[in-house]
Parts: sequence; structure tokens; C-alpha cells
Amino acid sequence: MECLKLRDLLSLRKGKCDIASHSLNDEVQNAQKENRFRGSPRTPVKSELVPGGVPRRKCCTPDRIQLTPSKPLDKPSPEPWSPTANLRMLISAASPDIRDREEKKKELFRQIENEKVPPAADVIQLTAAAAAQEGVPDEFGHQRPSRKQKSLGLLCQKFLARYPDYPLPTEKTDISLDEVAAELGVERRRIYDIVNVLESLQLVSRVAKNQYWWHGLPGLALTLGVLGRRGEQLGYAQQLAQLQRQLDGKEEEEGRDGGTGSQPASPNTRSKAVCMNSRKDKSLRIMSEKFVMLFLVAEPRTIALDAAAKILIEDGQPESADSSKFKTKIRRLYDIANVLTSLGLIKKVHVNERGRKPAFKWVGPVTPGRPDGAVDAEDPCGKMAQLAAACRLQFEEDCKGSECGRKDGSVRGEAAPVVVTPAT
DNA sequence: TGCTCCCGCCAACGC
DNA sequence: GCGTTGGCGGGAGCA
Repeated sequence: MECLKLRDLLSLRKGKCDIASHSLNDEVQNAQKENRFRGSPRTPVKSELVPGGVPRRKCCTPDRIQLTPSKPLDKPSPEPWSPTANLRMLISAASPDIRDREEKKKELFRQIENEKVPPAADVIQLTAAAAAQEGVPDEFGHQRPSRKQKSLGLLCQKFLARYPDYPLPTEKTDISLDEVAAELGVERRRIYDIVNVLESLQLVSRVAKNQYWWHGLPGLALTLGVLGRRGEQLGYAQQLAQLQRQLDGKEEEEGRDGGTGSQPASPNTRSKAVCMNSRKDKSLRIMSEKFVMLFLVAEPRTIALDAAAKILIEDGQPESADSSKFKTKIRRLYDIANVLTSLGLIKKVHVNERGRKPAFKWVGPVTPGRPDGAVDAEDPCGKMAQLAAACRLQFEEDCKGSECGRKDGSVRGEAAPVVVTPAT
């Protein structure tokens, strides 16, 4: 039943598959769209600020915004049984964690909307997390935001709060990096970090210098499907399992050689398609894609940070997996993880190996590309599996007859992936 | 003490 | 040459 409704959703966004495969893989087209801004150059968000400069969560098109300025999450949806509503309900029902997150999200929006005249720097404090932690007084007794209050995750939440989760297919929401940075009171550099990760999930796409389009969550299931399949084709599951075994057995050795002592994954498990050396290939967007791929193919869906870092380092530069590279990769993974956590796709956990080993657990929808539709141990009712089935159907429908459903599993703009052979 | 990750330098890139 | 983009690592906050 739910699946049929999701199929209806697809009819609204035909061609999304092309978009996904395009921006995931087609560097050439990315280059072509440089400075070719196809939409209206204005950023509607600015006009939606309350006098104090607090961004108000958008729920629809700019026109409708003026008519219905109240936030969408606190009011009944105008289309309570729309396909997207069904999907959201499924997601929400599937996990208490996700329900908690929704509540926190509502609280965040509530605070942002209710607070009056907050200077940009103070906006940082208007979050659920910030409410629990006061800023640190400086030498003048002023409250300066704590480290947590300035975190990328929190910044990402505020960023996300500006745009509707499920924009109408017809509406084009522009994002001006300069404006967003100014309104959130941060440097543009930080916005790049967020946008890059969002771009890896197709939640936004770059249309010109400083300009992005907001796509929102409707295409997320499709994107996860594509990433999941690519992850499988790249042999990430085998790499991960192999590395996990190595890490488990060589903890002591690892401590001596700076944390990169494990042998690189066998060349057989590395696809030529992912060899990366250029600046672009090392971008946060690519790294984020691969990080997500790891989650989508991993079983269980918990990945230690060091394991992910090793795979991502060795993916591109097997010969230079030194300690500094490892540390840098870890830093970047933290950046990515913060954004993914804000999106509610992963959550931080610790695996019990010699105290607390940082790891992240996938709490988002199960990848639709996964054939098993595996039921989480924490999902005994199988609601996640239900969502997985819905997502899988959506994914397959979207890809039917389109290039991203090529038999070899490759996607448009990308060479057919090399068949990988797991190392013995 | 080690984990976490903010911050901003500066180089690659594109026009 | 200049503005944009974003890799990178120092170092400080935090548990």
C-alpha cells in the first residue's frame, strides 16, 4: 500500500534519476554548468527573515511563504496522506531515535522562530543543544558561544532549517552562499563544508558561482540507492570486512606505526573507477559519498572512524597512507559526520575496543539498492525494512528505462565499474 | 590525555 | 589577475 503511494511520488519527479546520476558522476557536466545559472538569481530566503535576522524555516515557495508564514512542522500537512507524508511517517515510525530527532528539530525551529532580535552570533545559541549548554563568558563578561555552539552540526541544522524538507517539484529554491553565510553569521568557508556534504546526497546542486539549488529530501532515497549500488560495485563491503578483521587483530601493531599500520586493501578490491589524485577527487563531496556508501553496504551498519579513514585513504593514495594523511582524513570525516548527523542519517556511537573507539551508526533509511532489505536488530517490527522496501520500489521505478538502471550497474557519465574481486 | 573539530591559511581552479 | 572553492593541518576545547 505504502509502496503504491511512493510510486505516485515518483511520477511527480520524473527525471530525478538523471539528476542523481548526473551530479554524482558527471564531472564534465558540472564543469559546463559553471556560471550558467539556470534559475532566478534571487535568494528568496532573505525576504523571509524576521526583523531580527533569524531565518524562518521555509515550507513552500516564496509566494506561499508570505501567505503561510508559520512553520510547517507544527501544523498538519496540507496533504496528510501524500506519498512524501507516507515516507516521513514510515521513517518516523521506524525508529524512536528518528522520532526524537523530529522532536528536537521541532524544538529547534520553535526556538528560532520565537526568539526576538538575536544578533547573528547569538543565533548560534538558539538550538536544542545550545539550550543545554551555556556560552563561555569572555573577559568582558559577555557570553561567547562555546565550541559546541559553533559546531558544524549545529550550523548545518540552522542551514537545513531555512529550507523545506519536501519542496514542491515545481518550486526552485535558490541558495546564495554569501547570503546564507552572512545570515548565519559564519564564514563562507563553513557553508562550503555543509553544502559539499549536502551535494553528495543530492539535497542541493550547484548551479553557478555562489549559487545552489535546494532539492530537499524527496530524492534522498533514490540517491541512497545509487550510492548503495556503487558501494557494492566498488567492493566496499569486502574491504570493510577485511579491514575490520585486520583492525581487530592488529590493534597493538597499529598503535606502534601511527595508526596506519594495517595493510592496504588488496588492489583487487580497489576499483580503477575510484582512483583519485586530483584536488577534485579528494573533495569533501566525494569523500562524503564514499563515507555514505560504506554505511550502505556495511553489515552491521556501524563503522569505526579509523576503518572508514583507512579505506578512503587507500582508495585514492595507497602509497601515502601515512600518519598525517590519516589524521587529516579523520578530521574531514568528523566534518562529514557532523553534517550527516544533523540530517539524522547517522549517529555517533562507541565500539568497545580498548575504551572508546569512535564510530558512527547508520540510522537513516536502509539503502534501496540492498537486495536483502535487511531488518535491523533494533527494528524488530521491521518498519525499517518496510521503508527499505518502499525506497527500493521507488528506486527501481525511478531507474526503470533510465540510464541509471543500466545492467552493469553503472550510472550515466561514469564508466562501467570494474568488477572487483574480493581479496582472499 | 586523547578525542573532537573550529578556524583560517593558502593553493588550485575557473573565468 | 582576481574571485571562488576547498584541501589541509595547527591547535584549542572538551570529556
